[in-house]
Amino acid sequence: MTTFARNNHQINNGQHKMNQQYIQKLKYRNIKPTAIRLLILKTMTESDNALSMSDIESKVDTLDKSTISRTINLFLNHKLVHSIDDGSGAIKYAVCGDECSCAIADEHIHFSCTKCHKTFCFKGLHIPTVTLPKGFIGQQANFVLKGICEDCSKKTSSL
Amino acid sequence: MTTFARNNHQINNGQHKMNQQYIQKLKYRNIKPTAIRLLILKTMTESDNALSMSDIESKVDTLDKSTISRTINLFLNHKLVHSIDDGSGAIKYAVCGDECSCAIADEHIHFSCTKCHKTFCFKGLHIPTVTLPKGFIGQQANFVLKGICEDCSKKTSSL
DNA sequence: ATTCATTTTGCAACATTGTTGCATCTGTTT
DNA sequence: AAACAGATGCAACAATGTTGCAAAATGAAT
Repeated sequence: MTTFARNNHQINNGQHKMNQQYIQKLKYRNIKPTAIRLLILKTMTESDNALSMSDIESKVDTLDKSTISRTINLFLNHKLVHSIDDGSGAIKYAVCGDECSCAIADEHIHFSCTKCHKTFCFKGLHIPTVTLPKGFIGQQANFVLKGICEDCSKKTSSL
Repeated sequence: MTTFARNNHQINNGQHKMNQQYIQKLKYRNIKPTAIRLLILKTMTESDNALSMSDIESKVDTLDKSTISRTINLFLNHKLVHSIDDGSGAIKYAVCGDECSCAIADEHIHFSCTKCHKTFCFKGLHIPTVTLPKGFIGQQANFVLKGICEDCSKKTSSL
């Protein structure tokens, strides 16, 4: 028995248990779990780095970019994913932890590699607390370090 | 006696002494001081917040956007200005201090107001030092706090 | 000043990213 | 099945920024 969505975005029984976690994650954020949303969430979860909309478009090339755009925005509004502006011109997105409510206290530092152009979440590294000038009220933070990532520094040093 | 550039980007003698500082600043960064470059540098210097290319286009509406684009990129390459990605979709630019070489140690925190959408340099607030995971090499940083700026928090609290 | 080579600027066309209107499809409820 | 709300795809659009090319400006040499 197989479930089909338009354009054959299928989810078969063999993967059913694996998808269960994604269904739960969507439900937890009050998002109706459609086949396409599961596919996008799965794609993002399985990537070791943050993905732009066009990254997702490449990885799941049956999907229209407008669908991806609307899905990502839905995920953002429901705080299922967070966005990272790494200066590449394309905003990247990564899945939030279950506890995340996207306040500064929840946020972490991101790292953008200038060689491979991948952007990573450093979930262990929280945004440092900053004392703002009087009158300014901080609500969110985008802290992106740029440099050479682990993989690329290995490749460079072995030359 | 008056100097003319195309489209009447004029610099008259009355402003000569004021422009002298901008000419110096351009020369210091090895940029040939043309009338248009002075105009753009002056516009950016006189603004209390960072400007996007289209902000500059509005403020100096005789200039073509391609000229602004090339000028900003020239300024960036010569480290006369730095860029700030505040997530608005348009990158913003602000003039560097004379000592700045745009390394992490020189960089400061930026603040982007979610009400008026202005982005400010907090030149006194340096980027906090972060211990990166092994293998990662930090070279540059973009740390933007978002929230309510001084002016907007006054307006809000008086309601 | 005139000429010449180089650089700068403007225009138009383009690339990229992302969004929106609208029609169609899907799934659910009656 | 009929009707409805919501999800998706297509195409057209908007915004940002870049590039090729020609015209204009600049600076140097005559």
